[in-house]
Amino acid sequence: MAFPSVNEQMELLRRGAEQIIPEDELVAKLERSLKDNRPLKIKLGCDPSRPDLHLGHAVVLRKLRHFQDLGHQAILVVGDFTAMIGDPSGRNKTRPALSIEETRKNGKSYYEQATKVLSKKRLRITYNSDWLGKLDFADLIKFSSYITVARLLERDDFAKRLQEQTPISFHELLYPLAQAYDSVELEADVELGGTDQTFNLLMARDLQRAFGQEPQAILTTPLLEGTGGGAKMSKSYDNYVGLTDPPDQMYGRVMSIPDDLIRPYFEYCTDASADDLTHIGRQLADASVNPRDLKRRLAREIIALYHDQAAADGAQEAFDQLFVRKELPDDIPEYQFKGKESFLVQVLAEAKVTGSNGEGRRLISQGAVRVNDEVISDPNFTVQGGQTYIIKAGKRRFLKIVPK
RNA sequence: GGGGAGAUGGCCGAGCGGUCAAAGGCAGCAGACUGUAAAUCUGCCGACGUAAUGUCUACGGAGGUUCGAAUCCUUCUCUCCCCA
Repeated sequence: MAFPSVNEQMELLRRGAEQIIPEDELVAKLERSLKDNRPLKIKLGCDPSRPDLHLGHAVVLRKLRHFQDLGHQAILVVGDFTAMIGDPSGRNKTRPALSIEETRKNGKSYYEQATKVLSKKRLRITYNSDWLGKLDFADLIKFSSYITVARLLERDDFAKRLQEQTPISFHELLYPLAQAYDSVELEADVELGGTDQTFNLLMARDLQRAFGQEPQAILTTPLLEGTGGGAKMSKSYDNYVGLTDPPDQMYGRVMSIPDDLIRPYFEYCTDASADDLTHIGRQLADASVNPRDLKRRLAREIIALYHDQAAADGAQEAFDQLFVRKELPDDIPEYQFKGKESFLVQVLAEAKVTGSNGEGRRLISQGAVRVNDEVISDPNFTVQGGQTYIIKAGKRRFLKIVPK
């Protein structure tokens, strides 16, 4: 396949990239690849201990996809070796070490999700246990002699943890080395990663040089803020939009982002062109368009990317029904009530609508609970057997109580 | 090897013998408002309980002192700092 010109390539690659280090080396690599008609090897590491991908992961995956589209070879490195050892960082909770079967299983699931973004063409999957598992202690000592401790401690988060006197265990220092060795093994031309990976990516350059290889260029992508704003998107903060989330959920999650995030989300999560982005930026700045409408468009575009256009339209309709017109959703979970009579708060807790009776009581006292469209204020409201009730608790929790 | 400091609710972080289910912040939930599940304001935010000056569970683990302990003592586990 013929590669586009280097300028065209760079234009696409710069979009949504935080940093390219060093840019001239990447250009040189692209030029050489064009001249020799040889695709570059683009490496992206992934952590199989958390197999649920979200929009945050998609930012860098999309960048990898760009390289694929330009004709380069994508290499996904599943970090199963480190996952098998288990990373006990974070003090009290020891992350369980994964078995080889689990890592393979997660790797597979990762692949399935990632190919929602990536093309299956020009995609290679590797598992780093294939080579890291074969190294022995002597090898490790040898590799580590190429890296100085001062160099390792330069890393932001190590420096910070040192400063804050939080623990750093020794093996954490080894991880960058392991990741760097992946690049040596693969002879990567370019490695992608989030900005939090910058240090590891740079480390690989050092190690490649030590092994007599041309160092990889690195391209980092920003960390996408989660739906609440502020913190990065992460499953543990529950502020993420999963790539496999159902359309309705995606729509709602995207609609809940703060206005400030509309523009970045367009930039990092959709195919909006540079012109589109400027236009959107202007609309947001001069208030000529209700930001809500931009957000609606954003949500639809994202859903269309991971599902399809029909799903996007459907999700919007369901959202409007629920939150704009405040009507009941089409499918309300049912709970079969078999007793004679019971406190509503208990039924809600049993049906897992609330986490405890106390929570239900709190909701009622806050006027958040409707029974058959009537706000109730009595925390002792009882449901009778043999009757059907439609319960609305807060804005988005519904329950239909039916007799058994 | 020696000396010192520390471990608190989902997270950060105060408390240092009773009035502590534990300040404050973040996150979460709800109501109002709205342009949406934005922003803002207000309220809630361990469980049980109609409620209570009620019961239970909880301030790293295990014991102990005390009428009473997150707070004092012993010991264990883990972490950090200084010296060697």
